Amino acid sequence: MPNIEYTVFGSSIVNDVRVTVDVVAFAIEQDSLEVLLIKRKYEPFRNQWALPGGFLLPGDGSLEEAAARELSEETNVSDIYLEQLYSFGDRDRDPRGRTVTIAYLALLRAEEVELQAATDASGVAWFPVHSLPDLAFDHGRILDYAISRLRYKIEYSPCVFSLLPESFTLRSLQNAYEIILGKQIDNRNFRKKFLGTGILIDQDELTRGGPHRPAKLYKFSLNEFSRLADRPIFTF
Amino acid sequence: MPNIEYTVFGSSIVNDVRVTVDVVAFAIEQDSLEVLLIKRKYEPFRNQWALPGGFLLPGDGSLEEAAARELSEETNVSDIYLEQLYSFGDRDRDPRGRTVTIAYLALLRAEEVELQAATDASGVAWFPVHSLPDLAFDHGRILDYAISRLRYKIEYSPCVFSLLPESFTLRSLQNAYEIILGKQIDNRNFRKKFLGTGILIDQDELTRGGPHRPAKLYKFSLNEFSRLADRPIFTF
DNA sequence: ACAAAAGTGTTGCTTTTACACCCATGC
DNA sequence: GCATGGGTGTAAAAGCAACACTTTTGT
Repeated sequence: MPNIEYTVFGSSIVNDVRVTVDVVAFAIEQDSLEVLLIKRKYEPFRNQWALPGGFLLPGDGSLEEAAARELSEETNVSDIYLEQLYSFGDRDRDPRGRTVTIAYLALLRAEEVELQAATDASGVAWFPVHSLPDLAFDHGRILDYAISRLRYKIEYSPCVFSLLPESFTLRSLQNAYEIILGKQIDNRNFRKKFLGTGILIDQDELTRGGPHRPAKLYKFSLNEFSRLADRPIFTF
Repeated sequence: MPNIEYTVFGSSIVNDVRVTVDVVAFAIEQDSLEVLLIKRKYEPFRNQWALPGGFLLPGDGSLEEAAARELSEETNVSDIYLEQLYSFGDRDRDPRGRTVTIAYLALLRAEEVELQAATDASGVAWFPVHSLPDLAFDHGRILDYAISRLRYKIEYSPCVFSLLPESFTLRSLQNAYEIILGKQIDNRNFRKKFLGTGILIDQDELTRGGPHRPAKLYKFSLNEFSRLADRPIFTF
């Protein structure tokens, strides 16, 4: 571990701080909210599951770029929803020495993601957030924070559409809300409210296949969303 | 500027990242929202105004502790409202080399603060947010972010009470909202709503002095606040 | 015909908004 | 007595919550 002295403003300061980014990547699969974890190949916490992440590199133009890079090392996705969450820098959070991490929230469409373990990982997998292994470092805390942020954002931002395919049924949209908020929602009120906003565009297309009535498919309109007021509009 | 190579996970990584904390400290004075700035004594941006801040030090147990320390170097205050805002780490934000800063929001009671320039500053002062000098680094952007966060938080958290004296009148509370949100609020609705929540405790005491009817003094009850629902309750 | 999920309206209640005048004090 | 800011109520509108049955399809 490096421990370098250099001079700033005339006083000697020990620079033993490193900066990482970690990514909490969520997707909805079947009936649960899932998070992407990697199995660590190296110490510390070798063989434990952890959030994907790594050091900020000179090539990263921004923190967000670093987070996108880390995520793309474990998946085939790019151009995804990515939002800075919070920074964690407690003195003892990394046994190797002082490490500040900037945590990001990523939202993926499950069906578009292919996993591929990066060089520092012996595995990558989705885990349902309600049945998780012990995580390395303070990643458990970071994940808890991410979940509460997601619950919060879903009520006043259109982030949920980043978890769904481009075309979706009203029921799958409602499922996403129910999974994330962890509660049942009245379907009549849900539909009324969403259809009332005008941000769903009817695709004039139906699902087929089930032994039941087909469902209409909708698309999200960012355009219509942006003309809504900025107060919570998706509270149920 | 140091530029150190060391080995992590078998690959050589250039560690030229430094970590700072910057603090956007607000207070309400007369009829404006004011922010605390320091005048830089050293390059870069010598003699320009900037947010108070500085390097994360080994003695700082946490990022928040570092922010509190930086703020206490310019003021006499401690034990204040302090909340992490956002981290900024674009490659070129500091001409000396890569520097990630974790920005904090602080809320102070104007009348309790005494200013004292720290060693790295040739001046400290309050500036109304609507009449600011050019700021060093990307501090203008950080400040904008802080203002929008404050506007946002004031609607569903009791943070406004950190800007007011312990005892305050309903009018001074309303002023705080009007200053921060930048709009007039109907005073009957404002009072009804706030008194209805039960989080204001009547002190059975009146202001005196003005050539007008005296006003009742109230105190904030954290206890009552915590039993309210978690939806926005201070929207006007 | 039946199982399974899609789709649909109404009512009471709560919350929000809009709006104008009287009250207590110092000078 | 007048100037100054403190303090009060009501009605219309909008939004929210609770509630159960019909429709369409595949088998």
